[in-house]
Amino acid sequence: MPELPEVEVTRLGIHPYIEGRKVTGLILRRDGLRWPFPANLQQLIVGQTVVSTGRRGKYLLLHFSHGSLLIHLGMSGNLRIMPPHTPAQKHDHVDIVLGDQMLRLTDPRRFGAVLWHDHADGALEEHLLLRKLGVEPLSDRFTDDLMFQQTRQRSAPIKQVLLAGDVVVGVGNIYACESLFRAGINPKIAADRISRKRYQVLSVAIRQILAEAIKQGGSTLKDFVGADGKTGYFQQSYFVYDRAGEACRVCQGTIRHITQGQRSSFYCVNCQK
DNA sequence: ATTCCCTCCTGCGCGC
DNA sequence: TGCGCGCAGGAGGGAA
Repeated sequence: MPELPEVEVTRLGIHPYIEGRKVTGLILRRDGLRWPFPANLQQLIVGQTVVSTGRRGKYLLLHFSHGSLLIHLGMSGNLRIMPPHTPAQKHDHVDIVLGDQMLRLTDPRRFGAVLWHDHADGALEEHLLLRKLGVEPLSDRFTDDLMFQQTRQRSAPIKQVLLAGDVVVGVGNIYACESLFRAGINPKIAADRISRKRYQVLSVAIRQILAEAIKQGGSTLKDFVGADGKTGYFQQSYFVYDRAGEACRVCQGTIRHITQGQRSSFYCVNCQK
């Protein structure tokens, strides 16, 4: 599932139910997901108050006074608010109870993660998994100038540079394809052969696509739902993703599918040069 | 340094 | 209707 829009939709959905509330219980139904859960998670968060929520790239953050819980939804995860004691289904792995509300992590493929960063270990942004991340695409630091500077002597295809996440975070396969389409850029073009002017167009496209996707509740292909259990509907707005062989919604040409770095790319040969 | 390739895991859609 | 296969939103890590 989740790229930046889905994570942000999740954060916006859970935020009103958990901010300022005390964790009263924690249920772990397995030892971990991608990595083992923090060994002493009970002691770390039960009895503590969620000061605020945040997001860094595709990591969702629950800030406490003494540290932060990092939650990654992997490919198939979701977080929902529901009444405590709601019977657990097959892939419900973690429940964080906050009084009369409960935050439940569901993740069929178990590529997700729950990690702890203690304030005693230094700044959160220096966490091993966060420190190499690029800029936030919806922040003021994300500019055409930054994209241009960060792609000098970078001969990899622009699509793969977007996915790598070290220039800009949160743009996964779907939104990389859609952004490149909107910018009129062929995904195979080497990043260091794209002009500053085209990076201007691309940076605007990325911002617009992500913002629109958030507004529409994200994309639901199979399993993504927001905190309220509702599906997103940005997938109805796709111009190229998963539309191989179909007609381009702009020029009526045929959408092409290629593989780049073991990932599917979709683009229009006419519209994207 | 990059870049490729593999890996974690379940579920679904497709072709036979 | 059933079964096997390939593929899927992410991304760390090891090898080359």
